[in-house]
Amino acid sequence: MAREKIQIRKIDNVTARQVTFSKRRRGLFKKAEELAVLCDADVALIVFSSSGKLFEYASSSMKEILERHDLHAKNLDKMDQPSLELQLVEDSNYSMLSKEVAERTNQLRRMRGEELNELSIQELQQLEKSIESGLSRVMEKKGERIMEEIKRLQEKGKQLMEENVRLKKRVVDMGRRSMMMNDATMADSLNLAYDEGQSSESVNASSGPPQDCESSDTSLKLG
Amino acid sequence: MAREKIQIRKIDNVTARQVTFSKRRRGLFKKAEELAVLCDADVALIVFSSSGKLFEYASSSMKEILERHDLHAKNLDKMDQPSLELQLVEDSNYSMLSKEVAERTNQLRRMRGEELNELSIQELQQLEKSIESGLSRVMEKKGERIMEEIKRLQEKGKQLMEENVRLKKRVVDMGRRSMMMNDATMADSLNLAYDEGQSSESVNASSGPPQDCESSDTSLKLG
DNA sequence: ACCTATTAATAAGG
DNA sequence: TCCTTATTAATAGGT
Repeated sequence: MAREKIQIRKIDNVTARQVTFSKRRRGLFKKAEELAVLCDADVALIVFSSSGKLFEYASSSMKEILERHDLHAKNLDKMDQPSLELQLVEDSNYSMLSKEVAERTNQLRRMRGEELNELSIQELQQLEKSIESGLSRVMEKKGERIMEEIKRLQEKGKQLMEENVRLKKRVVDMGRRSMMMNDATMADSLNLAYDEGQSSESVNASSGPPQDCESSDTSLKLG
Repeated sequence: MAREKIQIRKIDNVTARQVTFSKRRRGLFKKAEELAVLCDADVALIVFSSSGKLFEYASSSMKEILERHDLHAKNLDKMDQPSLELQLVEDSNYSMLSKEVAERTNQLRRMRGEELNELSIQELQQLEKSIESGLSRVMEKKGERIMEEIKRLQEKGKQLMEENVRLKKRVVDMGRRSMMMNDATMADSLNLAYDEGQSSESVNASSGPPQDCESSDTSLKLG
C-alpha cells in the first residue's frame, strides 16, 4: 500500500528491512489494539526482530493471556510429565541462548572482516554499507565530543585570560605605588594591605586553579 | 477505513461486533505474517474472541516463540526461587550466557553507532579505528569477489564471441552455397543440413543460456 | 459472502 | 527517526 506494490518475501536490503520493520510493527500493534478494543477481544502479540530484539503487546496481562493460551494448548495435547517438560524447556532455553551468542559472535566477526568467505558480493556490499553507516555515526559522535571539548577549553582559556588581565593590572598598580613610596609610606602601605584583606584573597584564588575547573586535566589525543 | 470513520471503542451491537471481529482478525493475521516474511521476524499472535474462542498465529513454532519470550521476560525480572542447587547452577550458567549475549549485543550496537553516549573521545577514536579496519577488510574481500566475477564474465564473453565467430562463418558459408544453388541443389542442401544436426544444436546452445552459466544472473550493484 | 466508497497503511525518497 | 506523498490495502456499511 504505497508508492509501489511489493511482493511479500524477505526484503534483501538490510536498511530497507529495518525501516519496513519499524513501520509495519507499529501498524500491526495498532491494529492489534484496535481489534482488542473494538471487539472486546483478548490479544497478545509477540515480535522478535531479526536482530533478536523483543517487542510485545497485550490487551490485558501478557502473563494471563499466555496462561490462558497454555490451557487451550494443553486441552489439545496429551499431558506429559511436567518434570521432563521443565527439563526440556530449560534445555531449549539453553540452546537458544547459545544460538544467540553464536549469532552475535558471527555478526561481530563479519563486521570485523574476519569470516567473509561464505558471503556473496551482494552480502559483502550490504555489510560494507552497514559498517559504513556505523562508522559515520561514530565519527559524527566523535566530532560532537571534540567540538564540546574544544568549546569547553576555549571558555576556560577565556576565563584564565580575563583573570590574567586583572592580575596584570594589580601588579602594575602595586609597582606604581612602590615607586612613589619612601620607607615611611611603605610601612603604611603594608598595614593598609593587611587591613584590606580582600585583595590578598583574590590573589590566592587566581594563582591556584579555580574550583569550577576540576576537569581541566582532560587530554585530547587525536590522530 | 471504510464508508465512514469509526471511533475505536467497543462496538455495542453484538452482530456488528462479530462481523468486525472476523474481518479485522483476518486482516491482523495477514499483517502479522507479512511482517514475519518481509522483515524476517519471529511473530506470535494470540487472540481470544469475546466469546472465548482461541485464534493463533505463529511465524515459526508457537512453543519456541513463547519460550523465547519467557527468556527475555526472565532477563528483565528478578530470578524466581533460587532454592534448589540445580536451579542455582542453571541460573549461573544462564546468567553467564546472558551476560555474553548482552556484551556481544553492546559491541554490535556500538559498531552500528547506536549507544555512543557513554564513550569518551578516546574510546570513540578506538572504535572508529576498529570499524575502519573491519570495513577495509570487507571492501578488500568485495574487491576480490568482484574481480573474480569480472574475470568469469570475461571468459564467458570470450567463449560466446568464439561461438559467434563460428556461427557467422557457418552462416556465410550457407549463404554462399544458397547463392550458387538452383532449386534442385537447394533441396539437397536442406537434407544435408538436417543430416548434420550439429549445427542446429550449436545454434540452440548459443541463443539460449548455456547450462554452466546458471549463476549469470548475479547482478552487480556498486555504490 | 460480496461490493465499493472511503479511510488507513505504507513504500519510496528526503 | 520523522516527514511527505502517491499508491495500495483494509474495511464499514449495505445488499
